[in-house]
Amino acid sequence: MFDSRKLRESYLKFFEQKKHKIMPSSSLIPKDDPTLLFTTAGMVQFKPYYSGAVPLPFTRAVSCQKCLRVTDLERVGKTLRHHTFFEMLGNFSFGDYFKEEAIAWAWEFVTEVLEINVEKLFVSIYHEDEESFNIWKKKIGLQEQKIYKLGKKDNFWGPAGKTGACGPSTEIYYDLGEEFGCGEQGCGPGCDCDRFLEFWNLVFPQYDMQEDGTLLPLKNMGVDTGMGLERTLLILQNKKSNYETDVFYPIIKGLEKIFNRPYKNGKVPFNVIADHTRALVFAISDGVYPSNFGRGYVLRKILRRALRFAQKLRFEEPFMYRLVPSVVKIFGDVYPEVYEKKEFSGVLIKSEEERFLQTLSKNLPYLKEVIENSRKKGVVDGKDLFKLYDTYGFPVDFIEEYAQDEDLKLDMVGFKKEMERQREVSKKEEIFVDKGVKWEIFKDIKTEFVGYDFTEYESEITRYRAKKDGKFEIVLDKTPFYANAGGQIGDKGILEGDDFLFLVEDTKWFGEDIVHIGTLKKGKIKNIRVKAIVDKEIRYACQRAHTSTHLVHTTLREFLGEHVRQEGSLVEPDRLRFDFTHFEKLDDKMLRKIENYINERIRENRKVKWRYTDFKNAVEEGAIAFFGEKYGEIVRVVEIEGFSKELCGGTHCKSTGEIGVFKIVKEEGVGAGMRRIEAWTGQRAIESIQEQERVLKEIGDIFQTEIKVITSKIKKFVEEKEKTLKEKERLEDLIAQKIFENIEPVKINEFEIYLEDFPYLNVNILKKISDRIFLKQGKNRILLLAGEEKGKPVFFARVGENAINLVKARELVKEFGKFIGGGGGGNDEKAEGGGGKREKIKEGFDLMRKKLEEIFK
RNA sequence: GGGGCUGUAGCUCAGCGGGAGAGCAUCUGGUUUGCAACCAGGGGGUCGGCGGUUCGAAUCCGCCCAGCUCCA
Repeated sequence: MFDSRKLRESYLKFFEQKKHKIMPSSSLIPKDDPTLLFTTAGMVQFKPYYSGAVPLPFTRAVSCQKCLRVTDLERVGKTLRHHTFFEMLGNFSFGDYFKEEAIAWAWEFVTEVLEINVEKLFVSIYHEDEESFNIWKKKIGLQEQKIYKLGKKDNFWGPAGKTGACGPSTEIYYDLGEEFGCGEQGCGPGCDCDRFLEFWNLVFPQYDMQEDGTLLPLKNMGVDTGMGLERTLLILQNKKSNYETDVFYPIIKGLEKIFNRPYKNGKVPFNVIADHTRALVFAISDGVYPSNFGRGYVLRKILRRALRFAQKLRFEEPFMYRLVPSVVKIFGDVYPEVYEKKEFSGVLIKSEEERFLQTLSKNLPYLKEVIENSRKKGVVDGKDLFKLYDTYGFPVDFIEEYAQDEDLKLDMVGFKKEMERQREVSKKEEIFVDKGVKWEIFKDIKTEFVGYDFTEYESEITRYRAKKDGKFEIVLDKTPFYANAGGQIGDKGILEGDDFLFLVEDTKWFGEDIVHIGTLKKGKIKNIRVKAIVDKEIRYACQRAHTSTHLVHTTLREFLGEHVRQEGSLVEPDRLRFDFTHFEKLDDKMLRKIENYINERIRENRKVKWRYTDFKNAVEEGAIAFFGEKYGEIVRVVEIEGFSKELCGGTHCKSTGEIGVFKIVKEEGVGAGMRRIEAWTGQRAIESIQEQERVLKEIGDIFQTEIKVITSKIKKFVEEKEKTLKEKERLEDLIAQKIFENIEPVKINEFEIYLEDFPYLNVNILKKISDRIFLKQGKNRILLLAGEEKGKPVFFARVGENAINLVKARELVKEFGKFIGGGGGGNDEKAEGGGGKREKIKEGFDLMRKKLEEIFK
């Protein structure tokens, strides 16, 4: 019987015999294509071979490609054939063989190698593709009624991404039998139901789609096929769904144990979780980590969807990480990265699971509140719904199920409106681009960058334009100025000529040209020769920082592990920021270790060399290349002798000794699974050390002690301060007690009125006094005490419960405050205030006394 | 990069213009010694940071930092 290993092997071998080069699966992260989030098909790694963008290393290839798609996420698990992660077997022709061979070989492999029953096979073609029709009918000898002509949607393939190769296709189906069908009339290949399983798609790229949608003839017409590994296994292993084949079942088995529940009593959650676990493990193995944006965000969505299905089974603790070993068992030998990253995958998935469950349980009260408030209307308002989703992270279908239990409906129209609004707001904030006016072109030639060897160069101005802000952009035929790229900021400097001076403030790439942006100081911009002079101090400072990032990268990988990858960097004069993948905080000890290690490499004064080579060679030598970075055929390798090799276009020191000093100043998290180190080099590093020394010395001066013993001195100082505060508290209590014992009220009928000024007491003591006065027999008492705080009068009033109907504390304070020129407020029982003039207090008290006598008479 | 929510004792949080609180944990004393033991008492806080408004800010406003979340 065919298991997954045997199927992969026979496929690759079959086409190897037909002169195909076996290519290993490329990463799930497309290397050269920013328009693609993930590798979604087998042809992704071969895209440039069709357009003719690069010379062809071979004209036939075969591969088993891992793929990730999220376009049909909501269907995954509910059908027997949709997946996020799947494997695609494919054979490819780049300007070599075409439809005839492709169809014949496919048929040969299906019927003779796999020995699938011809009776059950059907095919479809693009309705205008007569060529394929004739091949199927005449060459293969297939009955005409088994060849279905379908439209653009089914049998014409657009490019992966927005541009590139596309063309008609022909597909091979397997009839699983009536029990899988929808039973409707007209059910056949191409129907949405499960009966006719499309398992092999032969695409014939003939056209090259341009950005505006027009179709040009493709330079290398060819063949791009994709045989779904999971679907083919279903047929070969005679199973009811993909999930029961050997690339899924061990995971399902593992889940049965974890949930303590058989698969057959409700398969959907099992399917969803098994599928999503595979996707997570593979994506993590290729360097994608759950986060708030881009690929990481997709991963987060996938994981949460899986957890939601687990919650339907009332399972509410992290468990997916326990399935990692099953995935490794299925794929570990075929995909070594899955085996190598197995611990890391487990740790990452677990922490992401914990994070989500925590968010859910923490925000559940908000959800309950909204549900409660919606009960009257019977509908959860779109705005509320959006808030739950947007702010508290509840997936909409999670809310839906919750609402269903309460017989509530969701206002999806309102929700979508809110969503649209958020999208618009986000888009509006996109960077404003100064398009400037038209270019004045003297000579239409590309810029040559000579800055790796020179910092000064005789050049010619080839074009320029004025910007709206009065600045200019100038392009030279050759320039030593480094343009902002790879995190390193653009050079500054001057362009100098006869009666001409231009101050270069920034240098940027504009397409394939390097533009010098800055201010014209002298002369007019014409087609003249100028001397381009880079500000060497700034350049060298940048180089110190840039060479340091290479030291950091390799050092982190040595100390923390191979999972560390650079995710971005910023290189400024003597300052660098380095983002990398790692799942926990680096403690101070580790940071010091890294710092020391790098400074050792600096003192060794290792040579920094660079050279050009082709991409393949560089990678084989072990040079570090970044994911998702666009590399041409020819790449530049920067090597720190005996220490690191990295693909890099930046400018560097000649040897590490130039860096001088390397000092880490900050380490922080920038998202799940990502951290950032900020470090300073050269003079700036020294200044940071001097600055710290200066601060320490200043502290030493304040505490009048040596720096060596400063911590114990400060500790003692803090202790003493606390002791003093407690002593103060105790004394205030005592003062309050003494005053309480001596204070005498004015009696009016049964009421007792306390009016007293203590110009040396703060409001806290006034309150303590009042507490004692009101502790017993306070019902008939009214109090207004004044004190002083921060040079301003303060006062506090309190009214006993028997008097509260006649006079309110708040009114007392307001009136008194107003009289002395301050303010105040509070409630009926207690109130306080402050400000105004001390000398008016006595008069104020007299007024209040009169008022109270009036009231209580 | 933009929007929303959150930041208070070691932990979980309440308070949301006028004296910094509760439960758990911890310490002391007592009572107990069988499944989260009990009783009494104590310690523990620049209420994330910096500004502003106010007589008065944990509380209102602005900026910054951190965590969560959605969008790009």
